[in-house]
Amino acid sequence: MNAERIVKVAFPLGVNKEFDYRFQANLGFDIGSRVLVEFNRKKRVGIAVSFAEHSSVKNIKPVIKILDSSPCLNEGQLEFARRLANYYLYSWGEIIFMMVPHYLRRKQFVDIPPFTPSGIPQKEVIFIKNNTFIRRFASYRDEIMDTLKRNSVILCFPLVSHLEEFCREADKNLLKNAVVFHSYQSLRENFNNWLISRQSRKLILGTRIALFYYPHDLGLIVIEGENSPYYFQPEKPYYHLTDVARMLSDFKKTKIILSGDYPSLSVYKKYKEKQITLVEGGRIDRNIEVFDIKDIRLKKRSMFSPFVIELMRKNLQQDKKILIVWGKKNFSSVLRCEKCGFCYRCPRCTSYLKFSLNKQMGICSWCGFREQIDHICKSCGTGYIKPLGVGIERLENIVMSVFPEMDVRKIEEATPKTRIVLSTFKIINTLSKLPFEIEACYVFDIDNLLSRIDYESTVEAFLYVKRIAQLVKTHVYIFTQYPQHYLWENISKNWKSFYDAELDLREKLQFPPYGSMVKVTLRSKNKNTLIKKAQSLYNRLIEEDVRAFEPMEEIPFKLRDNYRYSVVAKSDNKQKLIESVDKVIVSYRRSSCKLAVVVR
DNA sequence: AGCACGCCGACT
DNA sequence: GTCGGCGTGCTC
Repeated sequence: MNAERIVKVAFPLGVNKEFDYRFQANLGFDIGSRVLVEFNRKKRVGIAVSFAEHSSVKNIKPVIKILDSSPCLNEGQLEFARRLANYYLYSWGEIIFMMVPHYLRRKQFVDIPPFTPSGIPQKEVIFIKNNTFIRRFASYRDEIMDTLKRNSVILCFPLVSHLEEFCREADKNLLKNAVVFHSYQSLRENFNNWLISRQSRKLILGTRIALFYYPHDLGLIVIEGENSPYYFQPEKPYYHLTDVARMLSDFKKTKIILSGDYPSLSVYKKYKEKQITLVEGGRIDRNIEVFDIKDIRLKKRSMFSPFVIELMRKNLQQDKKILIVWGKKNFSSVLRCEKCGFCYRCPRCTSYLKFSLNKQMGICSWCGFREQIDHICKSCGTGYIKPLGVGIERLENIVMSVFPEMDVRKIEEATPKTRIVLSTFKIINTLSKLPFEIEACYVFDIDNLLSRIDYESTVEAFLYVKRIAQLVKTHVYIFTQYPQHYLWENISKNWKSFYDAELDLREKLQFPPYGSMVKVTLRSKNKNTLIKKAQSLYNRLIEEDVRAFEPMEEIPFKLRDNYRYSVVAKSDNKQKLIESVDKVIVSYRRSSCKLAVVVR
């Protein structure tokens, strides 16, 4: 006769709850192992999170099978998952399953080698600041090699392309013990790499997901390009990798190296509070000149005033190249009928269709919807369709007509003969240098960024201009209608003066990194119920004494047939804010409106 | 989360 | 009549 015990099992469910199952006490398995159980009339894979002797539940089902030879997560990892779940208002089970390869959701037994003991790491946070990735890497390479003698290291990159670039360039000695994680690999490859990562002293390379596969003997976390927007996970569960890395470093007491050309504002604040050490490398200053559009009589329609053309001709002398940066993709922003005024719109979103010249189609930049566009209006059947607004494809045509003797091309099509290179903002998303030298850069639409109602937009504009400046040899010319903006006052000074100004402003307005905010977004196909739900959510938050802003329409208001409203809550007590919001949203989780929460 | 059940309005 | 949207409850 064998006594029965109870095991609590977590599933990747939208509800933050564990479920009890019984098992024979002589059945040997540990917390963190996968178990096969019946759940809701189906066999499912869950992960054992704790044991108990008794349960208050009536009809307890038995564990059908233990699926791992040894736990796939240790107690520490389960505890860390719980912290993340509490912080991001997400279910424990969901985070637990994020920390395990997707392959292990299959109902199959797997032989997993047990954990091996590890060295004891030291806790510290440093920020390495230098213009280029090569120089930054050079300053933390030894630290990685040294740590690998005793512990594993995680090195994260913002994009898969950065990771691939690194794997191509890095020396064989370093890559010998490396394991790669990113979301484009196959289930099997991901799982095999995870098995290898469980051996001691590995270098784990990856995008943001790699941190969730952290090994038991983690000794150092390196976040390359720390301020990259790609470290923000733009879907459930919304998280920022730097926040997760800092929580992990607090939890595991591991050293963390943040690295980048500039720190994020929250890192800079921590540096000012002496919580982070700054290691600053050499920097090169380019000449950044800011022109007032009014002074040089530049109108939106005619960027190429005689003044600008003269400036360009000067930079184009002696076979030199110039770069024109333009934020809008495609050919036009709107397709409008000359006769009836009808504009082509996306049927799924509240947006206008942009016209793509090479695809010869109208496309929605939000959902990717495409539509064949005839010359004649589909609404009135008689008027001609006229494209309005200047996208980069149209700009190319305009520049070619201004400089007919020059070779003008978009950056992806540029050749050594190209004299005028055009690019969208994505030009700054590369680790390495451009394949050719650029004399000067012209930035015409920075105002789109500066006039955006978003507390991040000034920092984005700053980084954008500074990164552009890295790419060119001598000059950056900025054309703006806000020349008095505090960004321009500081753009050519030491970077810290801009960061200080920005921090002051954020403190006055109590925006992050001062105070915390939680954004709750509701979405539904039904506009009327959504408005009511959003208003009642706001009212409930106010009742709970949470400082919140009235519901605001998301941009675009309708995305893929779903209308979206969001309510932003602010507080200087993060813990209390999260608790209050959690309390309020419980009753909204199960309703016709879908709910998403961003904690920052 | 996913699924079943039950309620109500609007259509062949 | 009955089809289907959606609110509610439940899963050990």
